[in-house]
Amino acid sequence: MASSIPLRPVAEPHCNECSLVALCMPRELTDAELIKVDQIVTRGRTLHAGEALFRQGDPALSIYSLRSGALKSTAVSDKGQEQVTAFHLPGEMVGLSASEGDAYPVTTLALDTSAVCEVSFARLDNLSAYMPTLRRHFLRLMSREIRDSQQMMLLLSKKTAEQRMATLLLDLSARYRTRGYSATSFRLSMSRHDIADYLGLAVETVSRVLTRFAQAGLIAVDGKQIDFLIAPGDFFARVEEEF
Amino acid sequence: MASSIPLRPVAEPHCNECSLVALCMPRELTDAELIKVDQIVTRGRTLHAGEALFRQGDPALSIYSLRSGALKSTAVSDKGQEQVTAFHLPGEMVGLSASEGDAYPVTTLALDTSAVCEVSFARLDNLSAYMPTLRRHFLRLMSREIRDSQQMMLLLSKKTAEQRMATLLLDLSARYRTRGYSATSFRLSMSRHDIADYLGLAVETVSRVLTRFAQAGLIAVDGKQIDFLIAPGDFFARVEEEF
DNA sequence: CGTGGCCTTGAACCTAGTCAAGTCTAGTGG
DNA sequence: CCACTAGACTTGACTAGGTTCAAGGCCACG
Repeated sequence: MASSIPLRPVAEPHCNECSLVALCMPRELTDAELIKVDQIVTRGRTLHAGEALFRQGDPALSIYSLRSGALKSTAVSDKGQEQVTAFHLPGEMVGLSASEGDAYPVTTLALDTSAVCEVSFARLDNLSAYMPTLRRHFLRLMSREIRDSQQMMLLLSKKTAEQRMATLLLDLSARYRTRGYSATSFRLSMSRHDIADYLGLAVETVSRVLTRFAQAGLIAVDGKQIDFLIAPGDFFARVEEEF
Repeated sequence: MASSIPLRPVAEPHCNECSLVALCMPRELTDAELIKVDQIVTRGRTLHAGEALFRQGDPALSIYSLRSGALKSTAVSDKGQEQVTAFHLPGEMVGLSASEGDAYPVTTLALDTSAVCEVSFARLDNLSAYMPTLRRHFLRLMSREIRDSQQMMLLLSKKTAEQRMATLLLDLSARYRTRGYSATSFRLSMSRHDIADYLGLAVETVSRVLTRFAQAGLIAVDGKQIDFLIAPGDFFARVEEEF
């Protein structure tokens, strides 16, 4: 199955040697600039599954770039209702929903053993003063995050359970692909419960939808292992016509 | 009714004389800095109700600050489903979900006759290089927008129709208050249809919920006119217990 | 093995959507 | 000034998709 060449993000201590730098930093950075960036990055924090990178309410002093593993961010309402706002894969920046010095508005937990790089807001801000490329990169990341949330709002308010699940599977598929992993065969790092809280469904519904997809011959499901049986490009159309 | 002193945003050509500057720009700016900011702002564009400030797909070269009136931003899915992503009131920045040069991901329309100030991305970026206050201000605005979207995701996936409507009314109430208008008596600038597309409900449901609120004596509804009959602070608790 | 958490499956229920009238309002033109 | 119309809004009856409740299966881990 996993037929492609996975990127190997670990054990490389510096940005200029890290295979994920193309994902987390702007490509336009010169070598000299990248060295400057590298100097404000703290490496090495490792999280075990279930451990928190930060918690809702903690003062936000840093953002993080995920090197390996997987994370989820969740916002909890006053009444204990939980909304998973994002799943994070290697190469993605985490913590952009916080402002420097304010409280993190979400809790971010490790779904697997994970390693992160830490970047202090203050040092990043200083550097961005004379590095326009860097400055614009982060604005771009933030605007993308706004866009993604808006797409999520559309999903939550208008799509059926099947369309939601299909959207998630295709999103993960595409993100694995850009990371050098298989787009058609992967393991979900999150539980059914996490998926439900992300898609705005009940756990039971998530389970049922996956079963229906499998019965329709679209995917094979074995616990957390997902295998596409048709091309991801055809997936959504098939879901639309069969459900 | 409208018992407070409305801010008067119009007819003041420069930022240092604009009563909304406290809302749209950081308070820490010095007079000298504010003059610099003023120089990159283009004033004067006026929109009539229904007119577009920009449309989904247009190249994004500017962001806008609303001076008067009201706007809505909507994202349309491939299948024509419409999600209202935000209502904008005077003093708010519009267009942050776009990255410089990319396409706007939403269409922003005037709900009323509206006036906006335009700020080019490029010039704002230049200025922010040597104005840390300004730079951080915009990062803060964007992170707030991410936070708001996440709250909206929670609303759309977990809250009942009554809770959604209550959240919107209280949100508008608070925003009118900070703008010097009454928090307990105001006119909705958007249609029931807009509200429905914002809250992820059917128009009929919006109508019914408002009727129920009125029957319960929480508010008086007369077309677009809303009057709170109880303190906004007690509103949500009352909604929770009665529905 | 046994236990607890995660997942699946079935059946009943319920909230909000859809469909269908009917009302109200604002704007138009005679 | 009033009649007419189109669109916005409201109300009622019915429907459906997804939740909730309940039970049982499947691992993984001690």
